[in-house]
Amino acid sequence: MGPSPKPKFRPGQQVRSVRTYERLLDAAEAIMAEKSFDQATIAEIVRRANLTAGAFYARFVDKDALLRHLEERLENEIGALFGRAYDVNRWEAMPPVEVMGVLIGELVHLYNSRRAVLRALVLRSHSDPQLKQRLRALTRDNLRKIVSLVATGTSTKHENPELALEFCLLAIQSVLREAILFRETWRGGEPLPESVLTDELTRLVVSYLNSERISRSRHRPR
Amino acid sequence: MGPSPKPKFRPGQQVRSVRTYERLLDAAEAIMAEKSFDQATIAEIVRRANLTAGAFYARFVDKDALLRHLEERLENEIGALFGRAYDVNRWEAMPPVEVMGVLIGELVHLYNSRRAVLRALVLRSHSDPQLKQRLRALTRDNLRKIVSLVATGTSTKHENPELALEFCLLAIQSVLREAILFRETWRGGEPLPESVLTDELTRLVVSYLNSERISRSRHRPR
DNA sequence: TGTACATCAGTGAACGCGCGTTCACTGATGTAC
DNA sequence: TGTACATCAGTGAACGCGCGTTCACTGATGTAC
Repeated sequence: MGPSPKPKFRPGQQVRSVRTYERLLDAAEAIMAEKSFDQATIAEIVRRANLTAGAFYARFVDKDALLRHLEERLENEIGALFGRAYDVNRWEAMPPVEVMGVLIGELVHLYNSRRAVLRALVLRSHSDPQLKQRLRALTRDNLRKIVSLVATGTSTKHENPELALEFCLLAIQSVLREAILFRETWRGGEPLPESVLTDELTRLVVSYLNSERISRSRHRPR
Repeated sequence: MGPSPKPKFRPGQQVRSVRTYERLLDAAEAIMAEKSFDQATIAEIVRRANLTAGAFYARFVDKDALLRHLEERLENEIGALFGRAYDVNRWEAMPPVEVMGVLIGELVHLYNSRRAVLRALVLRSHSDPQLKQRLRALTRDNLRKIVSLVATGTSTKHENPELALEFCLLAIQSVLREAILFRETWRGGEPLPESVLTDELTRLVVSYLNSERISRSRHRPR
């Protein structure tokens, strides 16, 4: 490679294009608060962003790229959240059960605030193993380290701690997805408040980890 | 109305058409074991059933009708299942915790055996409130009566039994959906066996119902 | 039992709608001198 | 500061693919006598 033809930095032009890039992401996310990713058409997205189809394809190679970029944007935020969670200083002198409560509370908040993108990613992940893997890394593996930290602190009574831990993560993720992402609620009524969800979910997990083995009796159903 | 022009019953012809009707349902369900309802095209369905597009539309007004008929077929089976569950004789002399275990086991089995249709219905329900309502009636409301029966038997320690009960149903449904319908599994590995899922889910619910209130300490996170 | 007729069941090519994607073009923003 | 030029950003009509749906037609199954 010879001397490259001076890749000058031209801030003015860059700024404009970056703005439209973000406008497109925002428009898509806004629409996806009420529709699925598939239902959010390019036409509607660009209309909402006051742009045209061509502008979209100047920023994204195709529609799928849009979702990937939304994913990327989300990853950064979540990274920051868990970064804070890892800070050991934050937890010293706090009972493990309480740590769990705070962490779950933060998760509940995260799911609520980024509901649209998370839901789209979860749905897409059902037919995209790679994404499924990335989603796992994003939430469960991070959560894992923390919950395990808490679990050891409370001296779990479950006879198979490794299994119990995994099942906890499954339960937490499942309830968060159903209750928040897919608005599965109280007997068809109002969505349940963040605080209630946080408290009950914490209680669910903590009581499970500390539970004795269920005594299998000799009874059999007829 | 005069004497109606004798609506004769012609069994031969009926039989043929009913068979193709069922072949279409079966073909669709088989394909939906691996693809979503949307991804299962009419072309693929009729090909699998050794039929043609026209035959499909002789049986169903449109593609949506197919899903409704699959739903109906499923409803009948589930009705039978819960019918058995309501039989009080089946449970006498069995400890409530055990009853819960057996019931959850049956649910796990149901979800596994009718995975394709259930998943399609759940996904569709996210954009169809009516269906969401019907799904609730199908699983949760039925389950509710049973769990509440069990719950009263074990004298729940939760200070708000009504809330606890609802949250249990949410948790059960959430884990079943994620673990079975959407194959959310162990650290990216194999799907977890029915027996493990049944046992841990039972334990999760029972320990939660019997848990003491979590003591909120004075600690606050920094 | 055989023939004429009516109705039901199924065929498959063709249609058309929605939506993602392209591309020739216009306008905007910067650089060179 | 002004003019010529190059590149970047955005326009919007047109294209085309996939897939649900239709329809004129053929074949199958039953009824009438």
